[in-house]
Amino acid sequence: MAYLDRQTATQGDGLSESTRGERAWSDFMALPRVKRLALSEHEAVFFEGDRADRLFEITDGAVMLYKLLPDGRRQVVEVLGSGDLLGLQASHLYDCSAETLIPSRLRAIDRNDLDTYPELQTHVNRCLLGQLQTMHEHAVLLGRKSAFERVTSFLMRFVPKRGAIGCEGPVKGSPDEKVIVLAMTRQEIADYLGLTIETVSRVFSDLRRRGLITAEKHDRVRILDICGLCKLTGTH
Amino acid sequence: MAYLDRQTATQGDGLSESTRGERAWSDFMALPRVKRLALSEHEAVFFEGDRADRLFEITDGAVMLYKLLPDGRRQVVEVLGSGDLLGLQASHLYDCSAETLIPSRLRAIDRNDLDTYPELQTHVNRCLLGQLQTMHEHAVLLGRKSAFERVTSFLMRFVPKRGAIGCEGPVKGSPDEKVIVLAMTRQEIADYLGLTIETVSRVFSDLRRRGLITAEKHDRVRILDICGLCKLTGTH
DNA sequence: CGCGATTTTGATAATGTTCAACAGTAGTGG
DNA sequence: CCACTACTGTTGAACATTATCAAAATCGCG
Repeated sequence: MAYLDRQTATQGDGLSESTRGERAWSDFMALPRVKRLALSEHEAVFFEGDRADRLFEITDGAVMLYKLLPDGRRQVVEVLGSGDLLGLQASHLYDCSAETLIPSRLRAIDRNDLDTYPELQTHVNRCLLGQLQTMHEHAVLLGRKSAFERVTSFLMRFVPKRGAIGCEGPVKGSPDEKVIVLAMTRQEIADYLGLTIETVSRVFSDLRRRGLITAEKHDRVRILDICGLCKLTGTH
Repeated sequence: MAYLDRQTATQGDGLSESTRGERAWSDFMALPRVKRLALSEHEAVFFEGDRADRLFEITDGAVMLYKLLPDGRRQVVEVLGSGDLLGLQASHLYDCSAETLIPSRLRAIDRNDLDTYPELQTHVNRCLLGQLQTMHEHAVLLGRKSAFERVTSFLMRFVPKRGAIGCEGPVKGSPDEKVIVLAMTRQEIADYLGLTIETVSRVFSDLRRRGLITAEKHDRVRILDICGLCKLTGTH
């Protein structure tokens, strides 16, 4: 289960840095000491316990945060995408490890710059609130949902504007379909959903047999009946 | 399982308000429009889906945040204590319901006051970061720990300075004991740990049989061997 | 003391895990 | 271009853990 080994994982950090300012929606990008990192897939950004003297904004790509138990069990605690922040800590150490899921571009911000640029706080705050709310939903998934509900909830995350409170079903006449790219291996999905790889695989197979999805590739799934899938999430 | 019913729960809000300023460690308390609430145990503060136009700081007491699934399953997502904030949202609706565990005093702050007092942001930020980190740990508990590990981890939360990274065991010679007050019913503990009430009860009984704890009351537990308990949490 | 609520205990069932074998997929080199 | 290999994913069978259902015990409180 501890398939990720600190020894074998690529040490993150220090690719293609630049310090030039750039106009943007916030002062964020105009900050001094903003390094840019370009990481390929499955590269470490930082490790739990490292000194948290930098935080990161995902310009493009996807990063997972995970924690390991001493015996190797892993829990992926968050999956972050473009615009999200990671590495901001109350203490001076990272509480999670971070690793890219797909090739990603990050901006690294010196932690001290945060305090000197209070106008960033608002942006940081919005990100944290969003992350906290996502964690609340994920706690429900982990604590109270069945394997089926977990996997279907996971799949529904990739369908914007569906499954939310005001969802009124598909547009009439058009097929209720969508192709989604998971960008995660079965092991990563399992570790995110608090399941084993076998259980995840079985649920996928079952959804296929029921005609709710078809597999275009292992990490590319065509949902054939979004509404049908949504009804299995336990949330509605 | 849905033992908490919106109908029967006391509507929170509006007890003993006052607007007088008070000197304190931050400008928080000097804010205008700060209402004070005094709630008894098991009183609702707000409900998921309500308009989130106020946030709260716990002066004294304990509050739980929880979410319900349509079929009545409940997950307690956070347990908050003195100094913690609740009700701050990215959107304009509360994403969780909040209820006191014990008699509590809260300060209600108008949401708009947050933006006008940017110096609060730093304090808010610290709270959010702490809550996010706690949620990460809780995700590991819910996703990867056994019933035994969950309950023992829960008990260890009440023992400050033990079980952390730099814990060096008990002071030599003195007994490795502590009396803790859970302030939660079995049902609340179960809903917090993602278990059933029966499983929680069985683990408690087992810990008693093994001589690791004794029950002083249902929600008062004497831990007889803190180190021994800590080794069962899965974290060390 | 007695009633209602909460907790504990027991027996059984269901869900998900574990272990093992197999299949598909991608990448490598002849 | 195709075999070979390594890796990832799938499937099956037995097992373990936790949930469910039911009943007994204990607690809190008037």
